[in-house]
Amino acid sequence: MSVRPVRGTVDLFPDDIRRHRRVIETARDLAELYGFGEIQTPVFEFTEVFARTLGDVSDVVTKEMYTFEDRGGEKITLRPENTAGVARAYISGKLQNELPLKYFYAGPMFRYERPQKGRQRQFHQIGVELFGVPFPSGDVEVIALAAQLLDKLGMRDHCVLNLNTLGDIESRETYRAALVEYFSSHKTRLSSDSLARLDKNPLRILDSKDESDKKVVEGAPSFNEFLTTMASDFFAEVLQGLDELDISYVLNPRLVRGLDYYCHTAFEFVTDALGAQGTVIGGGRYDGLIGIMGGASTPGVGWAGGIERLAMLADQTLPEITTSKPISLIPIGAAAEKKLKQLAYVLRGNGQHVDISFSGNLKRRMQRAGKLGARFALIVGEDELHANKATLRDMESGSQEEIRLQDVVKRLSDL
RNA sequence: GUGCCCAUAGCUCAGUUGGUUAGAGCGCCUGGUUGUGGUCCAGGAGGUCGCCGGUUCAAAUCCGGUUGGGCACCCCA
Repeated sequence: MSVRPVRGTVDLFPDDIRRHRRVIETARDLAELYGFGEIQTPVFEFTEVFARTLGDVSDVVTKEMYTFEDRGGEKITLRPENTAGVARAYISGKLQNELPLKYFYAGPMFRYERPQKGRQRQFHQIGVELFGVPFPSGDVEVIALAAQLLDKLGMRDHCVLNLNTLGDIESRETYRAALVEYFSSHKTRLSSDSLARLDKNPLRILDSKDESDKKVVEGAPSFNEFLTTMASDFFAEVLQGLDELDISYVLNPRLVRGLDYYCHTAFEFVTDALGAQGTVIGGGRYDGLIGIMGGASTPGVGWAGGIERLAMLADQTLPEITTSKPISLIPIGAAAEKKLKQLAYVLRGNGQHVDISFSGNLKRRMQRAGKLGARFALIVGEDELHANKATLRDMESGSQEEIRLQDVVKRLSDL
């Protein structure tokens, strides 16, 4: 058998899990304060849940989905993101009379891509979705939550909030048409990547890194000219709401979304500390999504954050993760071992971190205690047992004292 | 899917213009201590140099291929 993990997947050992956990728990706790309750949706859905909502031309659908047929012949896809799944759950649950609804989630996502720094085929995201609030204050609340989370993770100063508006449907359709017309007249100067984007997602050309493209982009029409007053008013209110909370941002007209159902606010918190994958949290408003999926038209706004990326940043911004140090119980002989196993059970029941090794002589067990960073070792051999005593060793100072066995639980609970 | 870089001990890495037995630090094991860890001292185990083929009297070293990994493009978290 092959003993290596599938390309783009990794095993998360306890140290990795601790790194993830502090990101997830910080986010979950803060989300709870904002009234976002946690939701878990399945890691796979019917393929159409993603295919329909993400659009037929998006990269996610055309080349990144893990799709297979199950034994019943159903087309199944491992979720590449969770907004569609949460929206599906909202529709399935017939929750349209419970609005507004606020959800937080954390879990694995799957995209078939070439792995690189901050990018894997199975990765993990946290995210929030707010359904049923068509007002700019919904966008502001969701962005504020993200900003405050980055603050709690000590990385707000390392991230820049990029903001843009995609306008409403009409604004975007007319702008899109204008862009296609403009770029079509400059086809010869466009890169092959951008020629492909001309059909799929012309807005993307605006963000091209190709030098020749950049020159063409300079002459391209600006979105501002195509925004309806309703759309520009909406965006202005979002900006004002952020100003009122002293949440700083930069306007980035090149920030776009590939997916059709996005509208109005698009935002990304970006850092330069993680190489090319700088987006640490990204999101926006998606008023069209739930309607596309067949639910009663319901506005939505939310974001997702990459746990691996956030954890990497947290390594730089938060203090080193510390773990609790155990008390090591060290028996010598079968009778003492039996006694200490019972004692370990009691101490653990009292909430103490207790280690008792499964085998080894005194020296071996002391080595283990040292390696685990035990603060104290409690040694019980034949001598101690007969005298109804235990030897308590302070592992740091090396000093030892004898205490009575019946005092052990009380004594250790004071440590 | 495309491009660039990399692959030597469990880990991090050295290895000279191709030359005899491939090294270091850390880690691991044993002893110095019949019931005392971490420090210290002495000793030890561990490598078909990713894999396949080629050049050569001779390959870890040069060439081709292949697999795996990393980074970047595309796109995104």
